[in-house]
Parts: sequence; structure tokens; C-alpha cells
Amino acid sequence: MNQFTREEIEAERVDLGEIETTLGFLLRMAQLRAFAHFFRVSEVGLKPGALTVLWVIALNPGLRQGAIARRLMIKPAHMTKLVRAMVDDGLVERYVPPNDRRSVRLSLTKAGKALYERSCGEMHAIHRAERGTLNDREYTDFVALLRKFAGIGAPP
Amino acid sequence: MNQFTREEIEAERVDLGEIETTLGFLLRMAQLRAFAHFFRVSEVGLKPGALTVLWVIALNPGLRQGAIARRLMIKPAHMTKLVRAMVDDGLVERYVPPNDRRSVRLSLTKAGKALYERSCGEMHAIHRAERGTLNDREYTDFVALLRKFAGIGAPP
DNA sequence: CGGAGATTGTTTCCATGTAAAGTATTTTCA
DNA sequence: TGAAAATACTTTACATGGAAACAATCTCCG
Repeated sequence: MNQFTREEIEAERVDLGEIETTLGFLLRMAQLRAFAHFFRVSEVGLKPGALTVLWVIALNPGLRQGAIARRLMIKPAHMTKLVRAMVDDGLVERYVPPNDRRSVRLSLTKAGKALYERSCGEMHAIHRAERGTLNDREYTDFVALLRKFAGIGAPP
Repeated sequence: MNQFTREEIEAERVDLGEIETTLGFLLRMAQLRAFAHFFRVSEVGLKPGALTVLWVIALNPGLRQGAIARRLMIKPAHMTKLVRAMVDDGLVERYVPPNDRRSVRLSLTKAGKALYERSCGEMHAIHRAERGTLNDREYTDFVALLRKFAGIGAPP
């Protein structure tokens, strides 16, 4: 019984209606795809969020953690946890300047720098994997549109 | 003291390097923007995920919840919680067919249908808000690229 | 038939992310 | 000056989402 009745077959056909043309929905699907690409090629063991923070500290040593959080749209509470985890992992150092003892300035430890160097090599693989099936033109357009939509200024 | 030293001013300038050209990062930024748009116009009180599920049930009454979850890329464990919450809210009904008593088929209650009707009216506002600063051409291209990147077939 | 294996959904436990209140410090201005 | 407000981060308490193990049911095939 229940051997592929017409109802059963149709039951798997899911009509999404207008949702399928909604940017919110499409962005979620795209992000899931991007995550899959990332985890397929990444070997440094950091998740996208932590790797991004590591990268930004490497490029901007001594920056206040709040400045990084604002720029990456990470909420302060979450930033605190991310930083603590990275400090616990021996990747990041916190420095409280006597200047302003409320703030925390971040820099990489030796191990953090080493991981950053390794991740640089991975960047190319990540970019390549991320492009997926998009050709050069599509990729360029996609990046430009994402930047415009997200309200990020033109690339430097 | 600490009156806008050069260091202080530069300290807020955050160099993102290649991260800024990474699809993963840009997609996250874009999604945050889309969320902001959504919450700015939506009045039905459902979050994007729940509204999407409500919408899909409305369009496909009697569908198994697993089929919906797979299509929306929602993990089964999460789908169980979403459905339970919507049942508790009196929006959704579960029906276990004697046919196959493992499965659960979903449909909207009267209140669920009413909410769906209201959300239909909102759809236009959501679409409009979502476009943000993109013009017609950009919007069309953006949707097409998102679909291609996410691996979703051409629109119906 | 009847047990092995597949399917469907649920539970438990954990990671991620946020909101709101709390702490410490610095700035402002009456 | 010194009290009020602003800033920078942390803590707590909670919401969201996932992985893995579990339970129930169904299918397949000897």
C-alpha cells in the first residue's frame, strides 16, 4: 500500500509562491551555500566568524575590540565571547591601555599570527570555492550588488 | 587628555582587507540588512522563519512537515520546534494520517489562515522595502544571481 | 510471516547570537 | 569641582539553530 499514489508524489512538490522571489529567503539560501563552500575548503579549524575576527586583528593590531565589533556588525556581547574564546585558545592578546582603562585593544599572539599566515594561503581556496558556478562577470556583478544592497561603499 | 590624538582617530578606521570581497562576509551583511527591512515593515508579529513556514503551509496544505523542512533547508530538529510553537499559537494543525503514522501533515487553522491573508497584504510592502536602493535592473540581476549562487532553478 | 533496515519525527544537549542590566571608567558641564 | 551623562565592555538570561541519539512506524525480502 501507499505505493506512490499520485497524492504521495505531489506531496513532495512544495510550492513556495512569492517567497521564492524574496531577497530575505534567497539570501538565507545563498548563505547556507557559502557556509558549505567554506567548510569544504577550510582547514584552519576556525569558524567563519572567528576567522574574520582573526583576520581583522591581523590587519589592524591594537584596535579596540568595540571598533572591530561595530565594523563587522557583531554585537558587543557576542564579541566578548568570541574574544575570550580566542584568548583561551592562545590566539589573541588583550591589552588595556592606561590611557583609557575601559577599552580593550587586541593583537595576535605568536600562535595567532601563525594561524593567520596559514589562513592567508587558504583565502585563495575560499575565494575559488565561493565562486561556485558563477563566471567572472557574474561574480563581479554579484559582489557589486551585494555591496550596494548591504550599504557598503565601493571597494577601496 | 585623550583628546582626539591621531592614534585615536585612526584607531576607528578598520581595514578589512580581502574579507570585504568575500561572498560569505557580504552575504552576512546583506542578510542583516534584509532583516532590518523586514522588521521595519512587518506587523504580523512572526519572525521571518515562522512567516515563511506559515506561507508554505498556506500554499501547500496537508504537506508533510519534513517535506517543507527539506525544501526550506530547515533542520528537522528546528522544524519540530517551529511547528510546535505555531501549534501552541493556534495557527497550525497537525494531522497524522492512519496511512503512515510516522508522518505529520500540516494545515492552517482558521486563525492561521487569517494571519496568512494579512501577511499577503504585507508581502508587497516587504518586497518594496527589501529592494532598498536597488533599481529595477539591479534588483532583477540580484535575484537571478542569488538564485544561481544558491543553486535554485530558474523562477517558474 | 518476521526480522533487518529505512523513514519520519522527536528529544537532548550544545553552540551561536542577542537584549537588557550591570560595572568600571571617562567626559561634560553647571 | 563634582554630579550626571556617556562610553566600553561584561554578565546574565534567553532565543535560535544544529548534531547526535532515540522512538515509532513502515518497507523489503528471505
